[in-house]
Amino acid sequence: MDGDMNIRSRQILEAIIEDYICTAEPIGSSAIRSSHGISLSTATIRNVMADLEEMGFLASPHTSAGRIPTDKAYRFYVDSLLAVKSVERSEREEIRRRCTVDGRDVDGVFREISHMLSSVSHYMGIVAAPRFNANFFRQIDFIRLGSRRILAILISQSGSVQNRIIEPQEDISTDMLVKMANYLNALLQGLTISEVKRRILEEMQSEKIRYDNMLASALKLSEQAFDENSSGLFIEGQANIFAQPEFADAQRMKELFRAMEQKNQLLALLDGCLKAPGVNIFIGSESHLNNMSGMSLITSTYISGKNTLGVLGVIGPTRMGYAKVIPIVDYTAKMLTRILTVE
Amino acid sequence: MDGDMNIRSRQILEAIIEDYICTAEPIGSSAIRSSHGISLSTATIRNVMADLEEMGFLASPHTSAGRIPTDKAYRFYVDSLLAVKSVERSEREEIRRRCTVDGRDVDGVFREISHMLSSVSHYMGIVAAPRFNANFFRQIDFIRLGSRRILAILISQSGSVQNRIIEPQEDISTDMLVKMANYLNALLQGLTISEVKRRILEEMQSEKIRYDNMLASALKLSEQAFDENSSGLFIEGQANIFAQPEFADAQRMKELFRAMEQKNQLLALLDGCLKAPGVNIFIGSESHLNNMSGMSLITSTYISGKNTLGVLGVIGPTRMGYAKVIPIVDYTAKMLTRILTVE
DNA sequence: AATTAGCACTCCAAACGGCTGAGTGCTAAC
DNA sequence: GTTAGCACTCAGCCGTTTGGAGTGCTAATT
Repeated sequence: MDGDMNIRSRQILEAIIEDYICTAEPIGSSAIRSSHGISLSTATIRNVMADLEEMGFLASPHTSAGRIPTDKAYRFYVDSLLAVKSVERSEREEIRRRCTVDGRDVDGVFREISHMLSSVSHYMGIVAAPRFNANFFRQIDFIRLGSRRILAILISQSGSVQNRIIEPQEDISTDMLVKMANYLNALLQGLTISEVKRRILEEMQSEKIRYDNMLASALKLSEQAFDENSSGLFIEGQANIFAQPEFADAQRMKELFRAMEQKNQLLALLDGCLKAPGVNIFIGSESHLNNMSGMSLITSTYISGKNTLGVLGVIGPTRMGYAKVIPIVDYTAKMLTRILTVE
Repeated sequence: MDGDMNIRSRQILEAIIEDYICTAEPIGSSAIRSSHGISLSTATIRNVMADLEEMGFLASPHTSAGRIPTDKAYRFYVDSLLAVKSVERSEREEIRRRCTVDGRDVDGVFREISHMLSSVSHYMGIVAAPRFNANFFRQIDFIRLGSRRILAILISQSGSVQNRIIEPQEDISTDMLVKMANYLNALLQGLTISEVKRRILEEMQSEKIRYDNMLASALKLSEQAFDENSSGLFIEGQANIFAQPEFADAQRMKELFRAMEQKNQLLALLDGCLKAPGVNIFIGSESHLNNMSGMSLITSTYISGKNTLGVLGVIGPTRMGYAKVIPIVDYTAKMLTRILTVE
């Protein structure tokens, strides 16, 4: 807590963290001296380590094991010690190569990038697709699938496509559907999706609607169509995480998978990142997610023009190669920003 | 092999399989006598077990353990011994409740059913969405996203929506795109998607096209748009499988997850099921999938009108509650058939 | 001839105990 | 302030023991 973090303490803390990131095993006083060029006796190092433990940066699994870094240590590390590397040439090429859109479908772009993040980082990749809500309305279409079943297709300015199956109370003819779509397309042009929702509600209140059956059902249909429901969260490379020694035990693994199934919680966290542009790092409990102790999350935002569209990142153990992964996430976000910005 | 499967042998084999399905532990001769009302001495049972082992129905992990059923035993069990239960009332209600389409998107329907299959069966749920290819063409739309980026939206008769981002060589105006779409919609009406592809190629050969730039680019665009790429395979409930004792060990788990990432192989297998309507069961190595030893797959086909649209099912350990899961899969397939059949 | 009781045998799994070595904290010397 | 020295701790490994579950074989029984 106090300013007693002299240079030597820092050096030693850094050495412990970096060794631990490599080996995943508790680090002892002698390991430090041999690996990094620190010319102090093991006794002195032990003294420093005891101080660091008291300050909450280190913990020991049991008396005769070495020390392992705490979340607080990682936090200090990324804030003060970390020298971020630049992305390696080969990785940069892979990222560039796999960040393409031609011939893919919209979801496919995000899924592929999530996949790529996982294989380049060797952890899990995560991409939150743009919130449909934050987008501008472009077009709505209705297609009659059956006597009382309609497919609504919604397209946003940025090209996200959503569809909804709607089962109205009574049958609506194809002609009528076309008219409805025309009416709505005119009405909603240029609004954001959240404005669209408000507008639909306003319009439904209005007097003239009450006397026009067609308009009323059009609005009702569209109201259902704009009901948000799909998550748009792509998590890939879960099998990667098996390679990490901390998950050799099946219990931990199970917890982690349960956590990944709670997509809503994750999504809420990522939504929070939208307001903080650039790279964000959540270490261990900082994410306030259940079953995510021992895991860290590195995110960055991607942008199109002036709009922050979404968030992507990497999930791995707190013992993560921050120096390598941070620039990967950063670079990928920039690439995605670039391919989403046309003209 | 030979017909030496008298009633007693069958009874004992059945007892072993059913006990093993419950406990996941090798079954000894005494366990059989106590559990099922078989009034024979353990010695006699041991003799029968030795015969069954010789015939390839049982295996013993080591001399002083009990016996476990082989794949062949499970196969015999489902073919000859199994008394399929009916679906429990509460389960039937859950299936019914979660098989709805109103308000969902098309993928959402299949994803939800996959999820439901996993939570009702306690294994993994799997749903292959209808192959776009096997569908009838309904409509194509082009939307200009940017100077050299177009969003193509394809809709099939059954309501599947696909989209593709296409980056053509040169810019195409919005007006032009509308014309192209009109031309293609007229040209391709009433064809299946696979016929569509052939038709596009034929048309591109034709003389008149060579002199009409617009038509030529329209065809080129649509050719790209109909390039199949999305898998449409929904696997849910992977965390469920952790509860199974055979996956307590992380190594097995890892293999299984690698297998699940090979979606193409799975998809090929499911495609094969399209030709065999109704319930299909693959036990252990019968699926011929890598890393799927020890796993079984129960599938059924779902239908709309006369067309077999797709396949759904449950993946679990070979030691699976077949008597319970088979009717669940069957019932779910029928429910999905029902909700896909409108009018 | 089929069934069963009896028995010797096998082998895994859990428990036990001793040993080792890595690592620590403390104290006294430098 | 730093370091050498030392006693102490404790997880992990290894070899041994023990117990029990289960088998296969043989001889007695029905």
